[in-house]
Amino acid sequence: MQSPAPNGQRHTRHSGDDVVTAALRILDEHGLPDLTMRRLAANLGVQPSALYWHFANKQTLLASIADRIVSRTAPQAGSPDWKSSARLEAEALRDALLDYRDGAEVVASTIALGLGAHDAENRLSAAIHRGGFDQPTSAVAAAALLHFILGHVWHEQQRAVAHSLGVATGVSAGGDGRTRDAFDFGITLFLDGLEAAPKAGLDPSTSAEEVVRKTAGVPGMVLK
Amino acid sequence: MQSPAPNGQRHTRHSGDDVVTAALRILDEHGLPDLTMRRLAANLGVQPSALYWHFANKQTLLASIADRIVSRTAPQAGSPDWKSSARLEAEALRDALLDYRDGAEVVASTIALGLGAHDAENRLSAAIHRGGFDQPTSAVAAAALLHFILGHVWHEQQRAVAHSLGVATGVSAGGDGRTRDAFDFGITLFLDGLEAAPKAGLDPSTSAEEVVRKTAGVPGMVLK
DNA sequence: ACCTGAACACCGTTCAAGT
DNA sequence: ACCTGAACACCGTTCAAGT
Repeated sequence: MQSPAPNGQRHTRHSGDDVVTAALRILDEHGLPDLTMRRLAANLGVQPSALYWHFANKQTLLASIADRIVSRTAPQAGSPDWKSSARLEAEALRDALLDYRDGAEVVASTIALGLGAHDAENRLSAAIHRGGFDQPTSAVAAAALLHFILGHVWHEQQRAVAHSLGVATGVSAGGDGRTRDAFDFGITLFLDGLEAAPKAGLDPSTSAEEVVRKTAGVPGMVLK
Repeated sequence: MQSPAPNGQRHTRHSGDDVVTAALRILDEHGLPDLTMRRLAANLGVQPSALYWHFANKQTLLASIADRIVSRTAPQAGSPDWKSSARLEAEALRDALLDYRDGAEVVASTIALGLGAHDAENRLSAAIHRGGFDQPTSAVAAAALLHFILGHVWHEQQRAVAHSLGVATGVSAGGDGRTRDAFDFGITLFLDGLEAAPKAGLDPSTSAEEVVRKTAGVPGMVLK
């Protein structure tokens, strides 16, 4: 017996995509801490346990959310040089992250866990690769760039909520419109550094074993 | 009446530092998901509510934990050039993060929320400043560098737990000793880019309002 | 200064069973 | 194929009261 949906939501049966869409709405309107399985289920007019038919667990659902956030990146037309092309890619990613509340945190977590949002890294890597860098170099540089982007936007979005709560942040008055300058400056640092790097720093034919041998015995990998 | 501590723990009264020490132990032995207020209290032989005398909430406690992780950085002696000095600082920070399980995630979250672990950013900034860059440039570059470091090590540590769980990561066999190469490469990209940058890219005398005016009307700051 | 006891308002997840 | 009902084993936090 289908009870008359308690939350104004249509009460047909749902697909996994429906669940992600509803989750993105909660995320954007109320933020990540309010995105609970129980609340999401209520919004869909369904029992919490029903969500586990669509997703194995919350982490998997978050990965799908991250995929959707990242996939909404604008594919701008071909650019003059690879550097401005890579910069545009980075800015498009930033915009996509800023499009949803707590977007950067969701994507950063997902990427750290290696569960999704690989599109972002792939697009950055491809843009760099078009600059003539070999594939491993492009991949490593893209990962580094991505880490910076995620950290920067996460910080940026968190400052936004702190500000909306009237919390004193110790930042000088003026609203800090400086964040975009800082973003572009960080991107520039990376790309200029990449340009200066030897184009064949890492060889794609290098086997994993060789790399391990070359790196053996270095300090730091403690994890005690 | 002091009941005989149920967990083999001494049952004197505790300081805030004691709480942080106990928390760091749980973090390192069982990971961030197992670091709950209730479990921490039990380890200290105390009721959960007792923790709220020492810390306003869990977030504040995590900030103190992050401070301790980051403060444990080795202050190496003066280095030849600023670049290798900054690199050493970055590597010391990486080592500090790797020293505790989930260390990077704890510090990354704390920094994103702007709640602590400022030592890390300050040390990086100082190292860069010693290279002759003005203060705002050094600060922005340090923030960018820090984001990369946190993202990289977070990823690195997460891969470690995935591996320990026998999860297939899609990464080619060989254990991926490549991570340290990737780390150093990312640092190099940044520092080379910085070296190539105009040393007075941002002027300390620029008022916040000027920066806002210069940046007004740019797309991206949506936060709809 | 530091902690107890008890409660409040939640969580994610599992699983047999229903349609 | 998609969902219910009911339960399990937890959470963070508050607050009056104790010593």
